[in-house]
Amino acid sequence: MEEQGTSVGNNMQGRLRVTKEAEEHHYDVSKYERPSVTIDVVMMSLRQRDLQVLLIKRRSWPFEGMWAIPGGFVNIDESLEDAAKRELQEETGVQDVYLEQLYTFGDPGRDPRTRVITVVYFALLDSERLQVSAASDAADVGWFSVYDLPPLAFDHEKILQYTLGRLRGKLDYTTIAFNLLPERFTLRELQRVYEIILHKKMDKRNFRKKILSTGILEDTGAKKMEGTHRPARLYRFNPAAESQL
Amino acid sequence: MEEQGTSVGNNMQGRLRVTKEAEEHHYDVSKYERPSVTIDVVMMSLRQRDLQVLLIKRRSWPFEGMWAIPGGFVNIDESLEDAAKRELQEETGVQDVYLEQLYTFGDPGRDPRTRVITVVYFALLDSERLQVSAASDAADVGWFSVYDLPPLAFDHEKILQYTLGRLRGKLDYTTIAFNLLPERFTLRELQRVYEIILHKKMDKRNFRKKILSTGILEDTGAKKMEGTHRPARLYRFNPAAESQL
DNA sequence: ATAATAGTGTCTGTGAGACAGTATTCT
DNA sequence: AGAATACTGTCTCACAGACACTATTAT
Repeated sequence: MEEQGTSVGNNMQGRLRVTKEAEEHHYDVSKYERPSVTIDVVMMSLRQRDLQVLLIKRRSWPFEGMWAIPGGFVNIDESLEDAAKRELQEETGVQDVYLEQLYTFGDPGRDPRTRVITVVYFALLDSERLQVSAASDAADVGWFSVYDLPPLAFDHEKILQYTLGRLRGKLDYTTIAFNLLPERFTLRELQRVYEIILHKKMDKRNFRKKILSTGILEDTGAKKMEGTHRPARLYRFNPAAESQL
Repeated sequence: MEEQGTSVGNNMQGRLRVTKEAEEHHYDVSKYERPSVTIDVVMMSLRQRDLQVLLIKRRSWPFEGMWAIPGGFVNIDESLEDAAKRELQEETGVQDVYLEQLYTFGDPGRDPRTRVITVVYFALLDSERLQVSAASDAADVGWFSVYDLPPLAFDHEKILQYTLGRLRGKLDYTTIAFNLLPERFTLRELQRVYEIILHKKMDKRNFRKKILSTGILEDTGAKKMEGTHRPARLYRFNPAAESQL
């Protein structure tokens, strides 16, 4: 997908698409000046024990050289979610990840080029799959801590703050956190997800008690041995036991 | 605002709006076929001890004769929220009400005329102010129980279900319910709001205990006398005591 | 007196949070 | 033996939910 902000094409007026039915009914859709619609996808993952977001460095006006949330135009025949999936696929090579519509930002003036309304999605990627996939490690793509962001283009700072708020809000009444972990994980790793996102330490015993009491975890029987200490049990998320923590 | 679906204008191609800056940078925004953007506003209120939504009867193709959520195009220089406020004002004459962006629906094919992406807002109106305002009681505008809806145009049935879900979800961790009541109200009236929205009976003593313990209510000193029974205290919502129930 | 709704208190179970010591592995 | 992290149980307090009777007004 074309990066949002790349200079595009020639000066031909975009043809409006009107269905046969609409023509038959003499329905005309082209009266109004119409805003552009894009989707942006906030992709977050846990990296280096930090909550990080994927950003793209802008190569042209406006906000040249600043970092931005990846996004692009919505194709005329494509659902919003499909557009978001396409963007996700193009940037990370990953499919089938958690994807949720976040909010639609559309203030006039948020983009100096023209009126752009952007439907923002946010995606959670588990670090393991991310490593496998072709990490486009070009100089103009990078992962940044949400707690230490570079200067951002457009209203993208606001969008990221909004995303973080949503993520935190959903953390304790949904199972959203599991999307940041690989299939098998230890309880300590899960706790770390919560601690990083909520940005606070939690009590180990209370955390384990609470999670285990819900029954959403399944003991895989396997253990994770690393380092010079007692190995930890590996659990698996059990979607069948649909509990809301 | 033009009702969504009213046949509009002539066949002139909509002029794109490009800023001076964009022209200077040779930025062209007109390459893509672009979807139309509308806003829809789900307006809900308590009427006759029921949760009702304002709908508009369509007078033309498509879905002629069916009921639809009021909405219209977003003007090129107007924020999404301003467009929603304008729609609200036009339909109910009411201003300064609770208004929240809900979700953006944009599946191709949801509107048979052309690709339409609609940003849906929802508004909560208190019944008292609503009576004062010019209730456009035309035959093609009506209030319907969300629990007994007529056949709806487009994907509006889905949108209303989504709205109801959001309202219910927010009920017990926000103060959203107060927006459906006039400034002064009795505890029983507040309880009725919860009961109607959650569609279940609640225990009077527990409800009062819970609400009063939060401190978000202020006793006005006044009482509401009606009927042949003990009068009820009138309370006021105290936003200062920002509690999340 | 009757009808109608407002208003009030106790008990019990559950879950959240505070809190410290033992277990297992590797070197 | 020491280092490092995994793992476990109890107490207290607050809140949710079940539950029934008295208070006040108008007719």
